Amino acid sequence: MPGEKEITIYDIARHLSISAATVSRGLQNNPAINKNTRKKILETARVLGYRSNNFASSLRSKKTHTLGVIVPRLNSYFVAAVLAGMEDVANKEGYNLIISQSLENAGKEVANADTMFNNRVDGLLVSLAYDSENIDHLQPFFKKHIPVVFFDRTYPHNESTSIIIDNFNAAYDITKHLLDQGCRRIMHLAGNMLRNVYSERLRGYKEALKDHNVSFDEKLIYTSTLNEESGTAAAEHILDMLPENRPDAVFASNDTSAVHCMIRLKTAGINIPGDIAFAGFNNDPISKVVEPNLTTVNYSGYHIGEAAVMSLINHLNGVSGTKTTNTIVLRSDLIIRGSSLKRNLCN
Amino acid sequence: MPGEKEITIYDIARHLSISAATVSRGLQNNPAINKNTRKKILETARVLGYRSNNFASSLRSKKTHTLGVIVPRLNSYFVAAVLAGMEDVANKEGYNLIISQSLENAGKEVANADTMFNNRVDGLLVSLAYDSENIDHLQPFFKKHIPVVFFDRTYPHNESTSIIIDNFNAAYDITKHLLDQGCRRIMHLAGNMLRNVYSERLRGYKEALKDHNVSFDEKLIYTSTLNEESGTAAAEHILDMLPENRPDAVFASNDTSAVHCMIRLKTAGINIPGDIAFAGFNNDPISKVVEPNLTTVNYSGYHIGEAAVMSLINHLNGVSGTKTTNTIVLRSDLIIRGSSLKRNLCN
DNA sequence: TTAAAAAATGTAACCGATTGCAGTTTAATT
DNA sequence: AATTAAACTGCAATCGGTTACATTTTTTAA
Repeated sequence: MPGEKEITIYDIARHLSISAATVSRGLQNNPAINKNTRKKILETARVLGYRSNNFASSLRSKKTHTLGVIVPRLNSYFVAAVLAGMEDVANKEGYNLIISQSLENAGKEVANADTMFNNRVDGLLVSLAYDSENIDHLQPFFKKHIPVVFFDRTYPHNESTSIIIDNFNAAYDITKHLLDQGCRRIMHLAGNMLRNVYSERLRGYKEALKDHNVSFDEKLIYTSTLNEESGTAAAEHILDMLPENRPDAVFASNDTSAVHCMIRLKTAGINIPGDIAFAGFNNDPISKVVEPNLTTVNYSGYHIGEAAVMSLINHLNGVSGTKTTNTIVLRSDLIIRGSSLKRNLCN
Repeated sequence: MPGEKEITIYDIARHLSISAATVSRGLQNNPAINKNTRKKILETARVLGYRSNNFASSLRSKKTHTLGVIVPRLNSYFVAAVLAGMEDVANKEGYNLIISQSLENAGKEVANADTMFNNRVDGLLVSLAYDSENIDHLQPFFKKHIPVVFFDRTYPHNESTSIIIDNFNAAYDITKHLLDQGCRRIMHLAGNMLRNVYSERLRGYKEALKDHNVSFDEKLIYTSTLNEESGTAAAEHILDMLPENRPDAVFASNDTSAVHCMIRLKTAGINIPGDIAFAGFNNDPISKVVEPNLTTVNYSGYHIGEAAVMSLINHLNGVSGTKTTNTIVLRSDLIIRGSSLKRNLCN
């Protein structure tokens, strides 16, 4: 009934008439072991079907070779790409990933962090929930010097590395693009200012306006959670405005809200980009489905994931320099599509 | 420099002048322990900040309280919902999840299964990759009697439970709906017949045709991987047909291919649903973005995830009846939207 | 009051790998 | 050939819970 017994290093040791200590060292590529002995150990391990017992190993070495990942949600192309990048690097380096989603909820994020802590992950990778006010829930990690890497949605912290894109410049560029199209009343669909990604995008937007001598109008900022409903609500808000007060462009902090705002406005007979030009952020698949296609900012989740895990593992291995690296900024590109082209409609 | 020392059951034992065995039993709610003693143990554990060491526990008890999950990909609303459901139940029952994506690649799925096996998960939850030909890679689990639950993309196996929806009937209904709209040449965008979900959908499609005396035409089956490119390619295929041979409806096995097929056809000036009606499967967010909105089949990933983990844990706990339960079928609904309404365009 | 049964707690051997330190071989040096 | 250094290998304690079995305490029954 029970499967065959598990093979341990003791079995290998017995087979070769050597000590378990030597087997253990041989398996970890310890340089103290004779090349020939190691070869025999590996061969015997293979033949016997040995597989290492992580628990025994973790118990003794106090290293779990497991990294925790907390993401706002999984159902996003960006996040899935990040995780793919993380998994590739982690696998290559012999680490495992425990993934959990906060569902954009600060409370759940706290619970997730607890779980990760109790599972004694060697390091933590976090992209903060929409409304997390602080990182008190990460204190246990900091106290025990368990490294934490933030990606995309970061939080200022001296001892942690952040992997981000230049949200300020990306927003600046996309706003500039709208200005170049002749737009002067650009509404911005903003997110929670607690999140760097949203505050930076707002900052880039403002700066671009300033540099083009367009005065900033508080009334053109619409703050929300940036989900489908918020996008629709933003559209209703626009429709409630007097026609002469309406924006001639909308720059949304993500594609979801942009797309659903567009859809509602189109239903109301508003022409896009004729009446109102649109731009989003993220290059989600829906941006290529909505009509007209949405101008947006593209950036590689895969590379962010790779960079995050690489940085974390380097830190764990004590690679010099990683303790001082505080921020890694990756590239992003403006993708111009029909939703923002007022000038060259032929494009 | 190092964080405070970890509290162990021995510390608790010392504090209360009792044995570690009693503490261990008290923490696991062992009925042999006096209620009062247990209360003291729990209180002391709380005060001292004790956290159980999973490794010591797993090493000795040979249970990891970890479930492995292999999904085709994470960037799907359906999968994310499944995982949310799984996480909720797992957390509630004191289990952890290790999640990995096969990226629809059989080879990666094998590697993922290996990792799960080496991590000694207590049970495995699998939704097969697009092109996995068999489940040889799960043999190690079967041999060791580690329970495996398939969800959505299943594989016939005596000792495993499957959580699915009734793909046959859902496809039957959606095809019937198209027939009711007056369509007679319904093209089907099919997936790999190795996957139950796709073969069942094809079967439902065929059965509906038969019941309505519409002869089946092999030429109206277009098999692909059902991704964006495949959808576009399917559209090209249709455009290459003589106008009189073209279908008057398309039923795609997923929304992604349906949407991108629609988009390409629209570009070519084909009217939807006027010239060609459309239906998809999954109720992905894009189905509500494309114009006209896509008729599709909705089903709850969350409930599938819940049911899958519940079934697995019941099995692990040896709850009677679970060993004989082989299949759990959950509800799905047809969602009718503009893409298929030839008759009542006013709706 | 005492024997027997039930309840509660303790003892100690595990689980399987890791590692500081000591011991043994082998190679290099004089 | 003797001495010393370098290269290997082994011993045994350790990580922190778990659990079969033994022992003690309490309760119940006679």
